[in-house]
Amino acid sequence: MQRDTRQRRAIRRVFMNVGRPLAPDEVLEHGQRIVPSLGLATVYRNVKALTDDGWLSEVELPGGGIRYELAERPHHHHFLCRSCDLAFDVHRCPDEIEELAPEGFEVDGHELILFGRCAECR
Amino acid sequence: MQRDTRQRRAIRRVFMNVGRPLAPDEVLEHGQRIVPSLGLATVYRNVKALTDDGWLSEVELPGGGIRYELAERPHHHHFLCRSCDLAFDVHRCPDEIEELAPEGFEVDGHELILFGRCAECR
DNA sequence: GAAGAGATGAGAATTCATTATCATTATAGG
DNA sequence: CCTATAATGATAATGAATTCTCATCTCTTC
Repeated sequence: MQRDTRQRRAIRRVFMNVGRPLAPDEVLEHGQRIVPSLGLATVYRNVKALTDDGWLSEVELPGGGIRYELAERPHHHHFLCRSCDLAFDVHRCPDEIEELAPEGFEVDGHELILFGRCAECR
Repeated sequence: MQRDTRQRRAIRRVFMNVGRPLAPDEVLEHGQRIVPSLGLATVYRNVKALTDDGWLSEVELPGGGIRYELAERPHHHHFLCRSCDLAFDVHRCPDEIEELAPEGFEVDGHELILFGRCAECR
């Protein structure tokens, strides 16, 4: 059976509060403000479990590992700050995007990433 | 000084022939058809040198390492096949894309990736 | 509030891409 | 053709992200 631990609650809370894709080490950092003893292995275990449960989904952006965000959110894309390397959500999306593929290709999804400097870093 | 070796010529030819982004191991595989003794270290060295020269540019797509493509090509995007994991070029691009960022963010580039199955894999 | 079993935390182990090492080979220039 | 030296290739080393191990802890249930 699956237990409702302090650590897992903290990790869920982090994602609900932050509202942008997080890398495991970011989850650790934010999570330790709630449960200071939180360890990195626990973050990996729970992030994986929550992803398997469908509560989180994986986001792959340039610049290293996989990040995670709340699943079942409205369609959106991402902005990646070249300065602080944080990822932010972009809630608008051009709609004819999937028409752009070459002839004969079957498109089932797309990802759009904007690069630049976030409001904070400017 | 920089020498014009068989290996480097082979690697350049691979990129010119294939016309899509290649990961180092793909470069190795194609290059060995021209110079069978070609080694992986040489691929990494030359790909890096050609990138420093501005002849290649880096492409970061989901699913692992960096791929490379000919630099100085017209603006384009990529299609990533979920089945064979090859990357293809997409030559069309919606033009109002960079207007989508949140208020206060400064956009200096974008990447658009389509996912699906390529003509070959269907 | 005891006991059983899942979860945790710290660090070791693993994986995989990339880089460094170094003896050998091949190129450019004379 | 010769020489100096850049480049190569095989393999070891590195680095970073992720997973594993295991003793300990803490939920859950009775």
